Amino acid sequence: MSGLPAPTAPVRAAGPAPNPDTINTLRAAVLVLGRRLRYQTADGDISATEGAVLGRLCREGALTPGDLARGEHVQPPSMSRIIERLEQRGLVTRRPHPEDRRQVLIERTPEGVAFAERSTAVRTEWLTRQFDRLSPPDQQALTRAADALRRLSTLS
Amino acid sequence: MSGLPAPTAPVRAAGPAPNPDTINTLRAAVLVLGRRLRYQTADGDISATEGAVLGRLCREGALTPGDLARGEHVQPPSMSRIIERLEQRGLVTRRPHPEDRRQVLIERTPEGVAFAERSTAVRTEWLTRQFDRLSPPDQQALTRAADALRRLSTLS
DNA sequence: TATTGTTATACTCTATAACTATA
DNA sequence: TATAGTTATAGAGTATAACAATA
Repeated sequence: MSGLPAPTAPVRAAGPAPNPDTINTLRAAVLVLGRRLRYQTADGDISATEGAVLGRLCREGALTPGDLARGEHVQPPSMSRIIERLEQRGLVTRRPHPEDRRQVLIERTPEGVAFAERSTAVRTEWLTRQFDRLSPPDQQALTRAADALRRLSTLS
Repeated sequence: MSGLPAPTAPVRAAGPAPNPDTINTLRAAVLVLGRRLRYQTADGDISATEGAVLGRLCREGALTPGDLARGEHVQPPSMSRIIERLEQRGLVTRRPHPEDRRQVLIERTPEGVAFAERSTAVRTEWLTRQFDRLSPPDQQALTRAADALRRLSTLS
């Protein structure tokens, strides 16, 4: 009657099982908030993922397309297009990898640094306003969980 | 040199300003995790947003397209298409609104309930596995922040 | 043969604008 | 005139498959 496979039994390590309600609340909230963050863009701004890549290059220095794809959890062809668009706007440049001629190093330009600062400020503003409207306990809970959420998002 | 407007000064209520690093960590994590959740689908499954709509109909009963669009923070035409696809698969039905003939009530079918249960289980499984790999303090921080994140995602 | 990256292609999600029907 | 919903259209984001270059 439908093509969806039955769920398999999850392989679990020791420890109490996380509450499924917690997991589903997290999932639903991340989906909605992610969509809102992705579509909340100012005129002339780059996309959310482009911004994330540019920000990473500003923080971490030159990286290869493969590094960036793994860091942002997108497929290599997607990263190729992101880099292409950033390059067309003069926000990043490429240079050959010194040791492996298959690879390329992507680097932010000075314009890229300036752009990233303004873009991040604009994007942060909206979320900050939302955050401000939460109760103090909610704000505190989120402040304490931010790094955990980042680690959750980047697990292989 | 670029089309991005300068950020305006945020209008803030009382209280300490949230740490911009916290906000940006949250933003980056939600974007990456949202993308991964959206693209992590099993064969024959519905999309993440379709699943969220179906789940809401299962929890809350019959709702209008407008209610659903506001609840999931998508535009009305987007919700129209989501409903259309769910209807084509026999997971929801429509019936006239008893008091206002402009409106429509969308309702889950029995097949929709069964499908939602399996789909949610499959989607929850992946996130549960990831969650399990976090340290206990990280798990605790996220458990305590889940409802706050939901409220953050649904603020008008 | 394996790895890195790109090109070609296609699909999904979502948005905005314009329209219809009802209030 | 305002509201609820749909249709038409378009664009952005991402994926998979196939290819080229290098290790």
